[in-house]
Amino acid sequence: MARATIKSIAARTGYSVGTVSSALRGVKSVRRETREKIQKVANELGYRVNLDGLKLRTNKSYHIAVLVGVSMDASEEWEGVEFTRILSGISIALQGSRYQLSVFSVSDIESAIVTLQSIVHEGLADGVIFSGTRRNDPRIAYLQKHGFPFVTYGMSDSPKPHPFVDFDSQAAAYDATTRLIDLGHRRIALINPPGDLIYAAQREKGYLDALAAAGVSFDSELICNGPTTALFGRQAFQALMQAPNRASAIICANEAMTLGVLSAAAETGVQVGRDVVVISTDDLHLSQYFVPPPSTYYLPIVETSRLLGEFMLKSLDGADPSETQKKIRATFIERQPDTPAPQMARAN
Amino acid sequence: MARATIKSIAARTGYSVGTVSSALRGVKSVRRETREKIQKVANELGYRVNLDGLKLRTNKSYHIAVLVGVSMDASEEWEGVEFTRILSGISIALQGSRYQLSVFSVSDIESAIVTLQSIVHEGLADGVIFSGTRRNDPRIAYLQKHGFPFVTYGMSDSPKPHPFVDFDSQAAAYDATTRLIDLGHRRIALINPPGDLIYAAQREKGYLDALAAAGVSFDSELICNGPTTALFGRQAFQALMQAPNRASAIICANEAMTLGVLSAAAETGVQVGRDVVVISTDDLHLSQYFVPPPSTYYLPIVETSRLLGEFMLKSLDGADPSETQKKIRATFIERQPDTPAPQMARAN
DNA sequence: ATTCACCATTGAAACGTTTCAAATATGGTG
DNA sequence: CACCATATTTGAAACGTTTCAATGGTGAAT
Repeated sequence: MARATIKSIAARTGYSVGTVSSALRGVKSVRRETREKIQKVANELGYRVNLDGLKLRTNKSYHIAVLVGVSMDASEEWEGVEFTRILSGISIALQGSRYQLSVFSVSDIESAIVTLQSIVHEGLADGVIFSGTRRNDPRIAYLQKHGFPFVTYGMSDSPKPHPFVDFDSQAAAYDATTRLIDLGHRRIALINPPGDLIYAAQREKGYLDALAAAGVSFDSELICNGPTTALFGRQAFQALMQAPNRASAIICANEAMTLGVLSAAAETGVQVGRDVVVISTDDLHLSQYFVPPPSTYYLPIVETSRLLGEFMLKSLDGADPSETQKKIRATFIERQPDTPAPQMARAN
Repeated sequence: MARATIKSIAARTGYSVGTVSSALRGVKSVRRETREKIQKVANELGYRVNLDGLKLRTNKSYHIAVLVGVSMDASEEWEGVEFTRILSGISIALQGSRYQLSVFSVSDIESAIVTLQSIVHEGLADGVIFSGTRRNDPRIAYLQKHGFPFVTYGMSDSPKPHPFVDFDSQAAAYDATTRLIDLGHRRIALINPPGDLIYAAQREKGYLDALAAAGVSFDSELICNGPTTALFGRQAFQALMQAPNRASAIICANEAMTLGVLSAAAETGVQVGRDVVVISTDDLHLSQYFVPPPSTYYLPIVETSRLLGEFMLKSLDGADPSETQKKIRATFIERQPDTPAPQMARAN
């Protein structure tokens, strides 16, 4: 039983190929009765459109590309934990549409550009989704130059508006910092991704604003920038603890970094919750299992990334960027009772 | 500058479309000189084959489908951490080939079958990769029935051989159990995935064999089967600790479960390493950051899944299943000094 | 000089779809 | 009844590729 095609339906119904095509697509010029007859036969034959014929004709690929970064140096690290959820969020959004999800692994920003060139020139996808936006992001520049549809996870500094979904890192950082200050902490460290990432900058701004608002002086030694891995969290913690004037509280950008911090703390005998307070942003509900479980700002990543998919579809449908931008606010989850500035820090 | 096609190259070189096609594919009937001339022009024009035309003609999709399970009830859990690495391993293998990676999210085994039907009937991909093989796996049955190429992560009980990559859970479990017995442990628990998963059965077999070999009696209460999540690890630990005759050692199937166990232990004041020993299989180098870091059996998942991609390509190339099967042996990583049967257990 | 075998190239068809100008059917109007 | 406007359907072309029977050309053997 060969697969049903428009041609076989045409033969079966006696209509022409063109009519069948129009009928199946619901073009208005086809008579109602005709359309129904054709659709009935199509159903009987189990007709499914052949995407390749469609693509060839329309020059669309019906694929959405997702760029996933696999930095080789961190391939053994926790990086990318959130990725499965992002994918599943996007694919939920794509359910029911003709679009499929294609994954492209890229190792760094240069290889991302090369990949994007393939996608754009060879028509491998109709739109691109990626995350980790940077200041002056070359990927955004490239895609905008070619007028190619895309949605980013994380906003950008591009002058031209584009679809994005973003987590409000700045608000979370502001809130976390303020909360710690209110508890008496004065030396609050921030373990943050590399500074050229937009959301690292946002988080830093929230942190600085909160310090300034409370009149707490800023010490640049307290900000650590590095890869969002447990390894870096560990290294940053060690550096912070060796400094003459120790931090009494640490805000970690994500769970991987938090894990590294907790690991290093346990190893060096620093008791989290008593000697130092740790708070994490970008909680994915994994850190609830950490020892000890830190208070966090929860990020509903599956719903968030469902938006990525929805915005992509809207965008392909010609929606205005204003309809396809959203900033998500985090919710605070208290796992440690609010801990005042601990002894160790006071001893200094 | 429109994209170069075979037709445009034909026009430019004066050869016919057929010749150009043959030349570019390196068909032997084309004269060397001709081929070189054509290739030169193709390069100048930046020719890239149009996959849609190719697909339509050859009825191939040049996509490899990867099924990723997103169980809704565990969507907020750690499950799927390894997935990014599997994807990156596969995509490394696919580099340079014409094949692309398509991701299909499935929520359970029924929806996997539906998805496979689409893939097979609509020609969405030329081959499928999936993991978590089960006894009597309906996916394998379906694909074999239709003669559709696939590679599994995990072997199966299918009578007909097929390509797979597997991690030798049985050996790891045997080794771990023996090691613990040698240290004096007699009540060793096993926290394992649901029993219908092939690798859960393998692990159980290794465990049972080791017990039998050492003449240690088996207590079915010591085996816990459940989802590979931190949540279940936590629940299993609580159940084990409430039992009248406690376990003095716990073997966890993967890192997520281990995390849950460690979390529950910390919460209930059970000291891991003194009161109870925890060992994990399927280490992805994340558990090194756990508190305390457990000894583990390391699984080189990126290389492993590179094999998945390679076997897929070989298989599409008509390779015999005997060339596309591999079992990977784990290596032990000692993070806790070998801990003898602890006090708490002895006290019983 | 004719035949044969071989090599390189050509031309046209085919894959399944959409698109659109042209053809035909339908119904209303004068 | 003839005409026109509108509604519906048709037929063919086009997208880029591969495939393959047929063509033409070359040199060697008869």
